[in-house]
Amino acid sequence: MSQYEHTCMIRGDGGRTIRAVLDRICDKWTLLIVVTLDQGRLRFSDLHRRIPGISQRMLTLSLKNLERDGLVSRTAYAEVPPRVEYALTPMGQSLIPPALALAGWATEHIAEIEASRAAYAERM
Amino acid sequence: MSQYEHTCMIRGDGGRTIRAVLDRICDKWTLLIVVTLDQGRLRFSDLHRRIPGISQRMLTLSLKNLERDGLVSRTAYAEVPPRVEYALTPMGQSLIPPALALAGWATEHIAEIEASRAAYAERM
DNA sequence: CAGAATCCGGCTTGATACTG
DNA sequence: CAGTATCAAGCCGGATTCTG
Repeated sequence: MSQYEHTCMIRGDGGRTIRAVLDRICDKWTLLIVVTLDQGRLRFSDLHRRIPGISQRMLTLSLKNLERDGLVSRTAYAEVPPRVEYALTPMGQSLIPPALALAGWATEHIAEIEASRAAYAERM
Repeated sequence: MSQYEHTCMIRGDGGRTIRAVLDRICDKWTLLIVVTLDQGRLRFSDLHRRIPGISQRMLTLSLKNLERDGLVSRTAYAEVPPRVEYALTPMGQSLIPPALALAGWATEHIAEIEASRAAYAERM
């Protein structure tokens, strides 16, 4: 069967648990924001700069969802101009190792995937 | 800085690599299909049964994309009624550990996330 | 059994403009 | 600076029907 015995536990509910979390962190930006915040406490504009391509709107929404889910903490300072800092909560930090595992796999296999894609397109 | 030194490598391109792979495996069903196929070689109808909630259409499309990307192999037998089996390629199998890491995190923290969500909704 | 084809509603996302 | 508000587009995904 599986080469990883605890798989059955994860599939025990027919994938509902993994689907529930996938629905939360597997949108377009969330996981990338979490990995970026592993660099430490960052301001809104810092995040915006470090994540190329994300819109203000999406950064706002994603951060709000992450805060609601308890993965990110938001700290607003009563200053002018306003300053808001975001940081990973302990639970958010616990997501870093699996997230990096996936990211590591990504960097290792992206070329092979692209090659497979190209070969597939060639055959058409 | 980061507690995981190789993070900088992953973020080196501004997250473009991780985004490229996220775009591929982080749709609604792909990762779940991969994890399910870790059980071994499965027929189309088997997959359909083992993944509750997925439509025929989405299973077909996801499998086609996985095959194109070189993560899944498809074997059709010339029989009536037709039989088609799907299995992970070596690259597909290499995705299992990171995928399970994420799935494991999911099962461990889903309750805490739900609690945080509930508390958040309460405050509103 | 294992799909392919079609239709279509809705959610996600992006662009833009505005504000405390 | 750190958002909010509004709008429109596009893609995702579900339901259904049909086929070799």
